[in-house]
This record gives sequence, structure tokens and C-alpha cells, in this order.
Amino acid sequence: MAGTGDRGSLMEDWMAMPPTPSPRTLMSSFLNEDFGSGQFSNFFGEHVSNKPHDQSEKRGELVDLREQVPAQSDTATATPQKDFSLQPNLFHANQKSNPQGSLAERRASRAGFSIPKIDTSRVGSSTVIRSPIAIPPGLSPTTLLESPVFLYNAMAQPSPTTGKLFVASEANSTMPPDSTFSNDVFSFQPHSGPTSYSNVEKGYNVSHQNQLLSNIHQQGSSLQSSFTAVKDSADETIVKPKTSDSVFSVNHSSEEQEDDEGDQNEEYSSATNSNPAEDGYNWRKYGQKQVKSSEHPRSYYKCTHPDCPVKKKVERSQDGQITEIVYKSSHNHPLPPPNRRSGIPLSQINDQQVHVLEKPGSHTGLNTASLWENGKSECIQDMQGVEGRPAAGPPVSAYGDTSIMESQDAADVSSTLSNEIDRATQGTISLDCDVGEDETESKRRLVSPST
DNA sequence: AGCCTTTGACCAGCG
DNA sequence: TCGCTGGTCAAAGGC
Repeated sequence: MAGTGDRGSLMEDWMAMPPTPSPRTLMSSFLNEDFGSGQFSNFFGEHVSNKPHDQSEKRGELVDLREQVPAQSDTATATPQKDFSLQPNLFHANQKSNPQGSLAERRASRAGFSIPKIDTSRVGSSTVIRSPIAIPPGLSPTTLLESPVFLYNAMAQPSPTTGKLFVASEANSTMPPDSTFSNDVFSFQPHSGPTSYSNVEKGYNVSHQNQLLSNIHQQGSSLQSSFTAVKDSADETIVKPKTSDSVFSVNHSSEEQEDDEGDQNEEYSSATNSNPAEDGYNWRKYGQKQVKSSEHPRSYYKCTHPDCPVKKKVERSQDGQITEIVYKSSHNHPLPPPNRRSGIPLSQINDQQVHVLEKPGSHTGLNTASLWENGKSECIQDMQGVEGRPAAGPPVSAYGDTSIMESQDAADVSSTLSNEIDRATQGTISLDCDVGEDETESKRRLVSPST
């Protein structure tokens, strides 16, 4: 059968997938830059210092999200998370330009709850900082900025496995007591108001992070649900909403709708459709089947990017709501440009990209390429600067050359990025620095002689 | 024309 | 070896 060889090839690809790099999100870099004393490089300096808790000490009241999981699971849709106290500056990537705080922060304040903050107390020293962030086309950068970002547990040891993650529907049931952030577990918890993510396992595939973020956010789940991820032995990610009803349905508060500007509403509405393809990547459905292990039909999707091994399985309930998404492997390419989905001609986007920095109020001035590049720069710096360890794998290829890194210092990059993020809160941006892809390719070369 | 979805059939793994 | 099950293929049709 013709498909057999193809299948074998795919399996080889999967087998060749590296234990993906430990991610630290680009966003966390920005954030740290802001609530820290300053420069980007200092942020890394902190991590290089191997002091796992020095950040938490600085921030004092950081919330251990592990303690939030059970409560949030029960009350995610109903009550503000009082346990989360706003950590000044933590989410103020745009602080300088917006002294009143972020949009969501203001919303939250008006709504009577505070914005959760990132618990970086578990972050500790960084052995590897490689965290691309991809804000998919439908995801409001504001949401991401004011959401918890993935912070990996530096104390966790990298898993020798290929990066399988399991995201269970019941956070509590999969959260080992006091080990939520152990080697094999991370959790992130979108809940009422700004979302909150708590940790990321070292070795967790960054593309998976992106996908998780993308899917969860774009499915409109950021307000109401709870997720848990558990790493398994295969390169697979399973995403389940706490409750399918809440996760993948649009549910914006009137407060938000009131505040959201037109573009943003539009963005949300488009972002919250239940199409599993709407995670920023392009997918082609290649099968559907009613499996016994699930009461819902399972659909099979492949990433349409050439040679990209990523597949995903999506299960939907009868009413069309997604009950589970399982990702396999990791993307070996950047997030596709959003214009393909939005219908905006590439030339237009490029033009906007050129001018985005000159148009602080631009809604659609997504400096996609610029952000990608900047993000790449940061990631590259991560890869090179942390522990003085060179990045694993070959030179970045998927992004072309790395000259931008050489031509911009970290401060400029972070500053520019912060500004762009700030401005992009009214538009759509894409940040991507998928280091995983590079390592994937690297690993392939090392592991799979056939490629 | 190209891409995507649908859907029945095929294949491999497992007990 | 056989049957079950999940995953994939690929033709057909739709957009």
C-alpha cells in the first residue's frame, strides 16, 4: 500500500523528534524585564545565578499556583481569584506607555478582582531558556500579556522522553500533591478574568506550548477553564478542557465587551470559533473515526506545512464542542503568517510591519515579522547566553540567518518588543521563536541517518 | 485549479 | 491465528 512507506517515514520523524528543549517563554522575558530592574540581559543574569527563589523573594507575595488548582477547578467560572494578588509591574509589558496599567488589569480592577501573577518562585535558575511564544492570529496579545506565561521549572530534570504531554480534564486528579510542577507536570489555568499559567516542564516542547496557548485561548477558554499537562513518554500532547462546555465556548463578560474595542471584539469572535485548526497553524483533516475509547468522533488532522510531522486528533461532542485535542510531534516551522487566515494581503501586512513602530495606535499594525525576528533574537540569546551554553542543534535555519541577533542588542530587542506588544494589544501579533524546530531538525540529523 | 473534508477501506499493534 | 481497535490512506466530492 502506498501509504505504508509514508507512515514509516512519519514514524521515523516522530522517533527522531528530540526531547524538546526546555521552554521559557519569550513573554516571561518581557515581563521580567519590566518588573525587574531593567535590561533584558539582567533577566538572564538572574537565571544564570542559579538562585531558584531569588525572584520570588524579590516579589514577595507571589502565589504558588499549585495551591490554586483545586479551588480554581471548582470556581473558575464563578468567583474572582482573590488568592491572586496583583503583582505590580508583573504584567506591565506596556507599563511605560500605559501608567494606568494594562487593559485587562483595568478591567479586572473594575470587575473587582485582581490579576493573577506568574509564580516564578519555582522557576529558579535557568539551565536552558528557550521559549518561543506564538501568539496566534486570534489571540489577543493583551490576553497573553496579562495571562500567566509558561515558566518552566528549572528544578525539574529534563525528561529523556520525546516530549509527550498529557493534559487531563481534571486538574486535581492529575496533580500529584505538591508536585504539580514536578518533572512531568505543568499546569496552566485560564480562569475568570486574566488567565494564569503556572509552570512548564523542562523539556516541554515549545510548539506544544504554543499550541496549547493557541487552542485554549482561541477557543475562548481563557476565562473559564483549568488545564493540566502531564508529560508522558511519547511525543504527544493531550489537551482537555476542565469542562467542555466552558472551555470552548465564547463567554466574555459584559465588562470585557464594554471595554473591547471593535477590532478586538472582532478578533475575539474570530478567535473563539471552535475550529481546531484555528490555533495559528494550518491543518488538513485526513480522517475521522468513531473510536471506542471515546463517545465522541475523533478527527485526525495533519499540519499542512510541507514535511511538518505534526498531527492532531480532535474529539468533539455532539454539539460540536471540543472535548479533547491530542497533538503529536512538534512543528518544524514557524507559525504561519496570520494574513492567510485574515485575508489581509501579505504586502499590506508587510507595510504595516514597517510602520508599526511609528503608529502606536495602530490596530492592525502587527509587526509580525519583526516580532518573530525579535523573538528569535531573544530566543537565540537565551540559547547562547544561559549558562554560557551554546544552543543545541544547528544554526537557526527555519528563520533564515540570524543576522538580526547580531545587529541588535538585547536591550533594543526587548524594548522594541515590549513596545510592539503594547501596541499590538489592539491587534494581532505573532511571536514565534520555535527553537524546538531547530532542535528537532538537529535531532533528526543526529538520530536519523536517513534524513 | 487547488485545497479541504468526507468516508470506506486498509493496515498494524495488541491481547 | 484471529478479532478488535485505532490510525491512516486515498478516492470522491465540495468549496
